[in-house]
Amino acid sequence: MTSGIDGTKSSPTETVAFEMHDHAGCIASALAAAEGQCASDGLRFTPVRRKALEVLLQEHRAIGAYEMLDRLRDEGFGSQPPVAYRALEFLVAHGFAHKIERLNAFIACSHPGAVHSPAFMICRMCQAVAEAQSAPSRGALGDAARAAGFQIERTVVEAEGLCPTCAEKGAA
Amino acid sequence: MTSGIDGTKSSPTETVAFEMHDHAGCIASALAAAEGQCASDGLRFTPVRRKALEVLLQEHRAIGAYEMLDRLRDEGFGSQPPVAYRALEFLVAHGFAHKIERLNAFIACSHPGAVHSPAFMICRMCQAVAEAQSAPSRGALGDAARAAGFQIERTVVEAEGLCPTCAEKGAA
DNA sequence: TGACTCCATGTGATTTTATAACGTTACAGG
DNA sequence: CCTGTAACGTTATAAAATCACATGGAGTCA
Repeated sequence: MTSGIDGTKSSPTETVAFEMHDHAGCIASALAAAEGQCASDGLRFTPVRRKALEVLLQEHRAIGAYEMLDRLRDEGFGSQPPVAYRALEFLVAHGFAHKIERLNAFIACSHPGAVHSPAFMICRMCQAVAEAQSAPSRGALGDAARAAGFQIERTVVEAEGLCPTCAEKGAA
Repeated sequence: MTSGIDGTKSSPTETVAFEMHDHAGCIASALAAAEGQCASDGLRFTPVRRKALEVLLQEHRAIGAYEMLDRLRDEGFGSQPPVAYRALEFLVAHGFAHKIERLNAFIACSHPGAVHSPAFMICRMCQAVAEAQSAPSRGALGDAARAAGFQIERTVVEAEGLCPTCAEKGAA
């Protein structure tokens, strides 16, 4: 992962995409935001959970549960699968992370705090994942749901393809 | 599965949803259509593949690979996982079935033949799955992709919620 | 017909992903 | 302080998916 290391760029509010940004800053602020939200909501932002979120924030790609487990073990936490799954479950349940169903993997939320139904763009070459917004209730799916009388509670929207960088490299 | 057994209802072209329809008819015609398409495309619609599609068509819900394997074994086919996975892979590759990522399961295509990017409505109570159309290139996701320079090749769109029937039963 | 090739099938073994079950510890509230 | 609950850790197991390799049938073509 060769992302920008110096913290020179200022916050790109609409970033979302496959571009560089203030990485150290986004990690720190995301952790702080999570801590704050947990405090207000009476949730326990325990060391494992914090570390798990930190690991996710360090990369802009999806992390499998077992990769997460490795990282957590390295940090001195438990070494069995439930350790990772429980931390990830907490993060997902409270909107700090999302599960990418297509990859059976997890990624930090890019819009923490805000209620949103996320959509993802997954690069099949470099594995980068970018989060965007989806509007499930609008559009074809929403129409179909209304027509059928289906009550949408949650949506999974994932696009697979080529990120700008990989598209340039190989046309294939 | 207590679906309508008599073939009295005529073909509801726009069905898609959580409603009864001519089940025997839709199975027969879907099998015939698949057979035809395979013939034109030089594909081999072998017994396992045919049976797998038949199993999927018999239910309007997603079938896991191992459940499929059980069915195939009962019919005298091989009994190891690759048997099911290969048949399903073939069906998905050629548009006769889709994979529901959220469920790690498979369902027969409701719009065979037509090129389409499917969207699904999954009932969390009764497990029924209905297929609708999505318009990935239009809408918020398409905008985000264009803005980011991301080339969409394939989309996963799955809505989870309550089908009309289950919504009536329990408000929860 | 025989040899060759391609693809599909079948099997055993293994990897990857996820959950069940249970005891122990930390902690907030009365 | 006691108590109930939530979080943690571990063992074990389930569920989902793939690897690797041998067999066998449907074509082709000499």
